[in-house]
Amino acid sequence: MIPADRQRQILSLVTQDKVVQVQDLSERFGVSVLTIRRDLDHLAEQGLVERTHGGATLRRSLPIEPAYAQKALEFPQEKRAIAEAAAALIDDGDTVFINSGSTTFEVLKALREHRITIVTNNIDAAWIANEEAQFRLVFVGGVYRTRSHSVSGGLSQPIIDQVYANKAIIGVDGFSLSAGLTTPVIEEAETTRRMIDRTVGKVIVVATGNKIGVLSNFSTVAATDIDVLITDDRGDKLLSRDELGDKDIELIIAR
Amino acid sequence: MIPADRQRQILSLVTQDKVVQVQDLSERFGVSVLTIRRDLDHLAEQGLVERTHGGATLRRSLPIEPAYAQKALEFPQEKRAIAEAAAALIDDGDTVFINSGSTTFEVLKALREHRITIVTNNIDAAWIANEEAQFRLVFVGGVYRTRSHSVSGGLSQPIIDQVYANKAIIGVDGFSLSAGLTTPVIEEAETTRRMIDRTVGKVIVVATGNKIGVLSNFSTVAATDIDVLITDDRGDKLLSRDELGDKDIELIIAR
DNA sequence: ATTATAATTCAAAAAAGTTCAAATATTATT
DNA sequence: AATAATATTTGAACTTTTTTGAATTATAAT
Repeated sequence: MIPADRQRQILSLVTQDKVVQVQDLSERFGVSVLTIRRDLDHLAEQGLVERTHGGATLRRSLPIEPAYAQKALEFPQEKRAIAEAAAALIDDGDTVFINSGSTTFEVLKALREHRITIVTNNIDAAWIANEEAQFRLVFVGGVYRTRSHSVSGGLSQPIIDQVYANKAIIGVDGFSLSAGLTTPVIEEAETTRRMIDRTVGKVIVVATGNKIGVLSNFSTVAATDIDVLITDDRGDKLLSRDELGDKDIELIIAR
Repeated sequence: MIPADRQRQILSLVTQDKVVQVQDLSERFGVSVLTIRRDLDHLAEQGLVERTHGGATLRRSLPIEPAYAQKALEFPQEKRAIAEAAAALIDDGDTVFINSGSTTFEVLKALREHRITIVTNNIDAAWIANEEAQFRLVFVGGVYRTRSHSVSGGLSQPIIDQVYANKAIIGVDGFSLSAGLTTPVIEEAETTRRMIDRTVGKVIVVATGNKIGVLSNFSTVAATDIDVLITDDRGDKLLSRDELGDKDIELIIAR
């Protein structure tokens, strides 16, 4: 039996019985208690169970198991670094628009301890708030899209229009100096555009290198409408400093 | 038995019997009174029980909201049955308002296969939608509250006001024929009231027996404003059929 | 005042963390 | 395809932490 399968079975035992014991599992699976402990630690890291002495329990805070931890595993280090760089630009007391996407999800994690107000369409932000984050969280409403774990569309505008934000942190599917910001879903583009419209301070775009120079289907805003671009080494190579200067975009390379 | 499991069982005994005694528990679990004391202290630290001489009691109903996690685990069978009964009242094509709470969360689960539009402030609905539910999900926006995993407040009204729903499924913290529906948070009350206002068809209240006859802090709507009440056997005993008839409320007992 | 309960300190037992080495699987290279 | 290099998984030996119950003293209830 491979570890992943054993852990999967352990998880299903936990959800079924609410509690499991290390000794028990060790006998049941015919492996040492040490292995079981490591399995439980592994599950606990992902937030799927809660470690206790002698075993583990179902996590009390989560009525159903989150699949969000497993996904969005592309370029994790780069995203983390970009997120940290973005968080460093945010001051306590700010009101910040944040749109959807796995990079902005990392930004939300990085903002956990900031005493700010976050206005977002990224529903996964609720997970972070549930774990004792310091920020105040406001969701814009709208139609929920499973693909992006976000809400968007015309319904969200009345709420966005009630807010003026100091800053906006925007994740994109494509960023190019000529075509600007682009996304594959028109509703997402509308919502993001509205957020940028209502931002009086800096508009910060976060994008891993694989998004740079890419053109998606729907245009959000032009490159001239943004103030800061945070990317990684790979993105750095694809950008012309001169052109960035022309468009008055500050470039930050996160490492 | 591991400590975590023993404490979990003690907690469920407390919620069931309202009071537990150290001696009692010591015998029942076959551990010393000292261990039981420590368990109770541990639970008291987390605010889950109240320590007394010789034992512990259920925490008095304070004006603050009970922790979400604790409520989610109470009366699971009853909630499931009530949720199934509520789902049976919903037809394909309906647009349904659903508010927050652990009972309505069960309703959302039960509606997984329905081809309907759900408008809700219950953010946990996203996790159900993520697992290939058939319904279309619309979130009203607003300030996110960790305690209830929901959004509420004035920001949500512009979105609710764009919707007319056929039905509303409403969870409550207190339901009494004289005082109507009550909740411990004023913003929740506002959002729920607005949902009921914008419902042209049946307003369905789902409430486990422990909510019947209970008065919370803020009034949502009067009992006359609702059409159907779904509860369990325990709730049944607390309700007068005559009074329900007077107020034109249909009663459904879920088993 | 008397009795039961609680707090405190301490020692034994169980469990968890740590470090290391062997076994196995995965990936890269020839 | 075969081999080497690397990473992962597993269990053993040992140390540290947590849990538990006994003995003793303090506190609360009737």
